[in-house]
Amino acid sequence: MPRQERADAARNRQAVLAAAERLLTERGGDHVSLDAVAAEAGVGKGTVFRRFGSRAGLIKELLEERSRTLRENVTDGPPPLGPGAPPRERLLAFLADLTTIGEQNAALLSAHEASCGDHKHEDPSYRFWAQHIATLIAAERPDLDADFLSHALLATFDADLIRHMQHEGKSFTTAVQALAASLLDAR
Amino acid sequence: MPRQERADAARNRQAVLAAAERLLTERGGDHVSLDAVAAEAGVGKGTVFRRFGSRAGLIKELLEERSRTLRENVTDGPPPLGPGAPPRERLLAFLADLTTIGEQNAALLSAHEASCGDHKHEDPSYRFWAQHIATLIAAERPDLDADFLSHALLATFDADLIRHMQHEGKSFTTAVQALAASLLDAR
Amino acid sequence: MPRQERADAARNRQAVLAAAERLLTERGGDHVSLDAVAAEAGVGKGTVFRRFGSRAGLIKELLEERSRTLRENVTDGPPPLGPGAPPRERLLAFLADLTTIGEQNAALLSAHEASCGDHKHEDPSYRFWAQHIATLIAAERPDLDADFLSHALLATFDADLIRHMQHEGKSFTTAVQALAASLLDAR
Amino acid sequence: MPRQERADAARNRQAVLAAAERLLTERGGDHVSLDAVAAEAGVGKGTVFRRFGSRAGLIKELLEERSRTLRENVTDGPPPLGPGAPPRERLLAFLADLTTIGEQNAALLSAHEASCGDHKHEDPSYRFWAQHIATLIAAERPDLDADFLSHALLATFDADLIRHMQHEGKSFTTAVQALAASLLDAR
DNA sequence: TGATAACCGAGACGGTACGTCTTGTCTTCTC
DNA sequence: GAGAAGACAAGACGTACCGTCTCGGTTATCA
Repeated sequence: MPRQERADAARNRQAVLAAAERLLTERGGDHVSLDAVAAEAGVGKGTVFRRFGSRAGLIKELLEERSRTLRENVTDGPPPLGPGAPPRERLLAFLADLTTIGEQNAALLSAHEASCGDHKHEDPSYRFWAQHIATLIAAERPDLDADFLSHALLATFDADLIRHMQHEGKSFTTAVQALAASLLDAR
Repeated sequence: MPRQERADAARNRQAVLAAAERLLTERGGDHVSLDAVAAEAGVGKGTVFRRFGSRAGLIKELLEERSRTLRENVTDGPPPLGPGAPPRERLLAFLADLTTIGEQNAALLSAHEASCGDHKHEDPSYRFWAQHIATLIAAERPDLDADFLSHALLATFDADLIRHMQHEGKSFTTAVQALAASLLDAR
Repeated sequence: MPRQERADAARNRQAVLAAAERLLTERGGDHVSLDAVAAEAGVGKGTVFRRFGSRAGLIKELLEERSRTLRENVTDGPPPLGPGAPPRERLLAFLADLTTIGEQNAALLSAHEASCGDHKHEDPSYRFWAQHIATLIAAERPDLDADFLSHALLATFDADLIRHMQHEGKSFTTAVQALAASLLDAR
Repeated sequence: MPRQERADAARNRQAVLAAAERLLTERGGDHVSLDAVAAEAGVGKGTVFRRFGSRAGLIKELLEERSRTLRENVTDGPPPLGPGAPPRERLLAFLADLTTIGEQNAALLSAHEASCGDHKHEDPSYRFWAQHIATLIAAERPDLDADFLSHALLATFDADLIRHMQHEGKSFTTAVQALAASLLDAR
């Protein structure tokens, strides 16, 4: 039986995540060293690396924390997010939530892009979202390339683009919904 | 009178660009230091920075070299790329060419993403493409959010996604064309 | 009354000593962290530190374990090691035994040097050996600087030197004996 | 032709060496990080590592700087250090100078021992001294184990021992000379 | 052709961050 | 409640890279 996480370990884990988010938000996706995160969290640098392995691991975990609820709702929750609703409604509801998360965490997204380099597709979290979207698209429109479109939709979750929309006073959520609706409704 | 580029300077410029491309292609978008580029080109590191200013500048120039012809054709060339053709045809023709460039230069794209960080929108080259796409979409479908859609379309030019498509044996060009067509034809 | 060592504590103590020796021998005096020792012994790291205080303490204890018999023989044993024999014979007999221990524990010696840093002289074990040698030299040759010579003799107990001799197929024991004899017999 | 050392490089080299010695002397052989050396010298950490490779490299170079003059005198200088004098005189003169260097640089010696670990014998500088001593001993006393004795003599160059002698108000130089003389004169 | 000014190669430099490692302490969990 | 397990703080180490800068030596233009 894998011994459960110790109390202090859990506390530190939270402290590091909170510190990382604080700094990333304040100083922008880049310009935040892990030394600084460790110092801000009041833990040693070794602790950060032991727990998260690398910069990428830390940021990935931050994003997963943000989206864990959505992920659970998508798997087990009630419609329209969870199973049961028609694919079209599920997809739009899902995108509404995911874009909201994106809008609220642009800095994290930006850091994630920078740290992942060229390995987005190997990230289990990314794979889950893409798979979910593709499945829903395929269910609604078997004639489309659901796989490509799922990646294309996720590609719009770009920190730059989100900030651009916010700067223009437009809703990223609305825009993505309209895009998805267009695709599903295309002749 | 701004003295024109010296012969050896031009030679070096080409050598650096060629070396950079060679290494980026061989070793993947990342994992290529400018030291290595300079060495491969047989020039001093200072020369690289004097000419291109920074890693981002070098890669940007590589991409612009690749797309210069397309850019000229879009501005001054004959239809359907250039002015004169209906917006729908111009857009599809343009995307066909741009995706082809993307497919042939995935490594460069990937390096570009990594080096630009969060400043994509300030890149004149990017702005030109986005502006061009937005104008054409707006001309064809004034009811859509042409600005957002132009960025969404360009967001699909992702090295990861392109490689994923190639790996699956699917045509990135075709997929993007279908996506664009869907948008323009949406009810 | 100091409660006597518990059975499991004694078992752990032995396990740690055995593990430390195994690793030191395998991987060389350095390159062995106390984490590794603890893991090899199948105990927690805290246990190592509680028992031995520090890296230096652990290694010191290992060496003392190796030389305990010699120490007892020197103090209470029969001649020529113990009291009773002429100083010259006692010294040569003592060096014969000590060099043999050194030859068989070069890895430990090397670790000891590294961990003691600049505090060799404060180590009670070292002081005992040095004192013993100095006393014997002084008894035999009051005209010499017994104090210095005792340290000089012990300085030859260097892991590097021992390995060098073994590599050359020469006997460290013999060499040290010859050196000591030269000193005692010098005109 | 190997391009010669640049002016600023030479300046920095000196600055680093001077800073290292200052700190080592002040704070003792250990307790000096390379970060601190770099800061004290007013150069970047990268500079220290580029030039000296490692902690050991830096300290080795410091010692070599101290003994370069002696080394040159031994090779090319006038008797009694250089060639020409009888081996006995050469050895004693050499040891007189080397012990003096040792006495004046105990802190460096101590740092050297700590950083070299178990690789003393691979250090070209050490090999040179040992070879020189062994050659002289062999010339004077072919019946002795010159190789072992050279290492034994060098083993007395121990920071601890030197400090012990100084503390006792005894001359390390004199003691080593007496030891060497004993060996050469032994019956 | 010779001078001279721009240019170049080579690479050292400051600086920053990363990820690894180690020691000795300290907290938690377990028996 | 004692003792084991192992997470923790602290921070040095060595590596990698970037972008700047310096230094002579070359090149190419001008006199």
